[in-house]
Amino acid sequence: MKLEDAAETLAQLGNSTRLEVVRYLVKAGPSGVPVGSIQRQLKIPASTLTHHLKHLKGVGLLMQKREKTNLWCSINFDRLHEVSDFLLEECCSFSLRESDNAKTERDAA
Amino acid sequence: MKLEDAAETLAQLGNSTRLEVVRYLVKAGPSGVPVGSIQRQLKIPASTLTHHLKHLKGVGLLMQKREKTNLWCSINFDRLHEVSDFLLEECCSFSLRESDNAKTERDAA
DNA sequence: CTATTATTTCGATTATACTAGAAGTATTTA
DNA sequence: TAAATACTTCTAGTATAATCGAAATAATAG
Repeated sequence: MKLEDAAETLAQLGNSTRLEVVRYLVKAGPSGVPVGSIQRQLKIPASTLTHHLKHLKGVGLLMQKREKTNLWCSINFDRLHEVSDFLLEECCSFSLRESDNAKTERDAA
Repeated sequence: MKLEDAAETLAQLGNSTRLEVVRYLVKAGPSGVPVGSIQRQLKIPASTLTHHLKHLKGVGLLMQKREKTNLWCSINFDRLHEVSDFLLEECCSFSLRESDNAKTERDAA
């Protein structure tokens, strides 16, 4: 996953309303829930919700499929994994050794 | 970790410049690097960098300690773990069963 | 065709974020 | 004390985001 994409995805997760939606969709599991259910359960105004869903879809975190009048929303678990993996990789792999930095700084000074 | 805090932390990670800084600090390891090194290596204007470091510090992702004129920055690995753990928990625990939603929707209709 | 339900678009307000130059502070070295 | 280095604050322009009511569209049911 490219840094730019990770940043964009993290930015979309970095909003309380959207993160609540994501949490709700995760709980809902792979089959998902209709937009209206999210709206009623989380008490988010319809237009606001549409706005946020568009964002989540934009970074590939949300999948949608229409069934009659309902639009079912589900989380793209793979995508969510990719992002947390990105963070974990960042976390666990430090490669510049201390001595390198210390040396660089001493040289610069 | 509370949802609000996770959202705020994710939001701070959701900026390319800051995420680059975080990646750089992770690579640097626990001993960290001075502000100036980040600035020169990533070619970020000083004032812009200060601004972003303040954000990272604000959500506890960044730790700083002064040594002479240099301000050494290091990543709070625990915090970074907390966030990715939050996402992973979201990922792997779905509890509402499909039938529940389907039923709810049918009833509502 | 009409009414109903589900969701989106429009439009406007308000707030917050990103960026970076210039000037300032603080510490150290000569 | 003067000059240099390291970093921060100030300021300000520009951009992007969050919010939501009202009106519009879409699909189905009666």
